[in-house]
Amino acid sequence: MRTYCYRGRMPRVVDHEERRWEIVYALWLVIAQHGIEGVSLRHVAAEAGVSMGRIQHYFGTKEALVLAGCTSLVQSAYGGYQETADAAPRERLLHVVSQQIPRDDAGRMGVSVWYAYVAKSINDSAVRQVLAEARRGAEEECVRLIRADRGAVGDGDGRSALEQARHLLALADGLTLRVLVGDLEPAEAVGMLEVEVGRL
Amino acid sequence: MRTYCYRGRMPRVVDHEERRWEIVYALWLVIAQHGIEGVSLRHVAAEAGVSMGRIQHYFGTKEALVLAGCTSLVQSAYGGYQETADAAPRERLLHVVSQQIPRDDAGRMGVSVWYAYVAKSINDSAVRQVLAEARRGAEEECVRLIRADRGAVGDGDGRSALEQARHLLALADGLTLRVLVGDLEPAEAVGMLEVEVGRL
DNA sequence: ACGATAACAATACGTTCGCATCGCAACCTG
DNA sequence: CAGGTTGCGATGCGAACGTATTGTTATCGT
Repeated sequence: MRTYCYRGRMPRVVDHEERRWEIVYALWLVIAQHGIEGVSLRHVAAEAGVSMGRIQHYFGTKEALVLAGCTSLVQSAYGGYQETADAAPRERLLHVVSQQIPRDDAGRMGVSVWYAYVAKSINDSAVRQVLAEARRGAEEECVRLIRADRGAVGDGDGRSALEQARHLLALADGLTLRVLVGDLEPAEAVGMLEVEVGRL
Repeated sequence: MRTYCYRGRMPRVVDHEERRWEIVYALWLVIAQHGIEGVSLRHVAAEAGVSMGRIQHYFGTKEALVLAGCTSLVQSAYGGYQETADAAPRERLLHVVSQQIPRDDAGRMGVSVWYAYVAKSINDSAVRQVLAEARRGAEEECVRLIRADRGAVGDGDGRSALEQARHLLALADGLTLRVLVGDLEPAEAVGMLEVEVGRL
């Protein structure tokens, strides 16, 4: 049984989280299909099958909506990583660096949206902060996983764990781009990452 | 002395190429400062210090202007590469992969615009074609340079020249992104690329 | 039953957009 | 100088935009 802070009067109750998520998902679809320049409250509302008023009610302004879409994207990626908690370090590492390679349409959409935000981050400091924090987190996690793997198997090839982590992540980013543009097959990209992880 | 195709009548003569380039440069500035969503004929016209009518006269439509900005960007990069024609293969290779790392404000602008187009290429097939062709050209050139370098020094480390080229280019893309977002120093990125090129 | 309030939907408003059009000035040829 | 042509600035239009505001409905303590 939930308790409400305001005593006495209780208004209509809905699942706010669910509502927000529906809107954010529609936002992602619009970004993936028409790019960030194609985002408008009307478009998103139509895609979600809701009214503009609802979006305004939950996010206030368009800028806030777009930013919320960014943080949601980061968190959903992090959620996917946490599901690998009971795997070996090397497996988890491979997941971190190859998770973003688009394998199906859903993954394709995710990466499209991701790169839309990357481009936006150049001129939008709020988005930039979110992405920078996510990247820092991924790098630190990679360093941890590489160290854990070294402890289990042996030491590295002379480079520091940080250098190796940066190398892997940068390579993954570049390969993702290639797959996204369409002149590299997902399997090839994943294969190259497997080789690189295997070399540790 | 120039000759004109239409005989008899000669209209007012201006340097079309120069005019087009002024407008394209202003377009780049707008993209770098406000992103591609911030591009409008009025904005670009104001940045270039010309009228909207002029832009329409030279490019017709906004979409054509944006696409022209993309091809110009590719060609300017290619022009920069051609200036290294009389350098050693290894030097040229390093130039190809590290040229895009932003070192100063001008480079920063170039890369910002580049990534804006990359994001746009996801939903714009015309831009995608231009970028895909550029990337294919870069890859082929890298393969050539790697083979030339092998011929001069010895053979590779077991991977094919194509694999090595892809690895280098993907790594460069990823590192560029990191520098652009701001959590990696240009010198560090270039250093990593030098190490990687040196390993060939 | 009632009144207060959250959760919206609907609408209205002012701005900005891309683009079409018009008109004039610059320019060359005859 | 007359006539024709290009270059392009100025203006206007309809559509689409983000946001503020207003109106309606559902819900629950009293």
